[in-house]
Amino acid sequence: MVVDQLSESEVDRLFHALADRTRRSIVLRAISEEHSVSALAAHYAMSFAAVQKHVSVLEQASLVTKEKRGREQIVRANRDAVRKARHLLDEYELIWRQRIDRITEILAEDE
Amino acid sequence: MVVDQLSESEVDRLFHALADRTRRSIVLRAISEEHSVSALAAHYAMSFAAVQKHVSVLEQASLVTKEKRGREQIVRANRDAVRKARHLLDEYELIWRQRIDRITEILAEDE
DNA sequence: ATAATCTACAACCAAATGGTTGTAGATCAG
DNA sequence: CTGATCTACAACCATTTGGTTGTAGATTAT
Repeated sequence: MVVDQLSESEVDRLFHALADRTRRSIVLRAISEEHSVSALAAHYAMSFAAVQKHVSVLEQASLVTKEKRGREQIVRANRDAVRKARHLLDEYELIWRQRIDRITEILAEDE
Repeated sequence: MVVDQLSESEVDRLFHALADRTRRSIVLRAISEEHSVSALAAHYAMSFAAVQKHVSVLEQASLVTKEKRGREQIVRANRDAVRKARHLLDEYELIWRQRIDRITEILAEDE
């Protein structure tokens, strides 16, 4: 599985984008359905510009895409980015299993 | 599955901790085997104090635990925290599937 | 044509982040 | 005992972050 191939900086951006509750909330909304930026902004107790910045952070992390439609900018979540983040965490689990295997092996040799 | 139950702040800390390549690297090392803080620090081109801070961030995110052994502080990765992070991302996938299902349903009604 | 809506973007600000150096307390080795 | 090692923690600094307000350009509705 030659998936991923994310640079360290991209991973930085990806997790950093997810490390804010407003942004996670935006991603969830964008997963469920399309929204314009101002439609999203309506849900939060902060300025439109602040939400705009959050969307921009998500966009640079590839978690979201924007597409102009008339005067609106439609925000869509990018399923692949979330998958990649998940896959990264899967690798951690893998390392763990390798460690367990290694230890098990050593214990077996002691028999 | 009544897993998770992480507060938003805990999720913030978790992803924020993962959003730094040095910290991710530390976690990977700690998964593979136990290290003292200074043993970890030896691998990075930054001061001991800087690494100490990174470990502290990881600790507050529950990604790592420290245990005093003599004059050393042994760092161990916490498998459960990584699992929780993964599980969070799984939920995003779930929302996506729900959306697909919803759309499929609507399309079926149109038949 | 005018007004309302949606967006972009700059300038600003306080707080957090990621690094540094320096000092001091425990613990271990010779 | 003395010196080396490991850690804790404070103080400091530059940059980034997450928010604000304000201005201006497009697009849409009346």
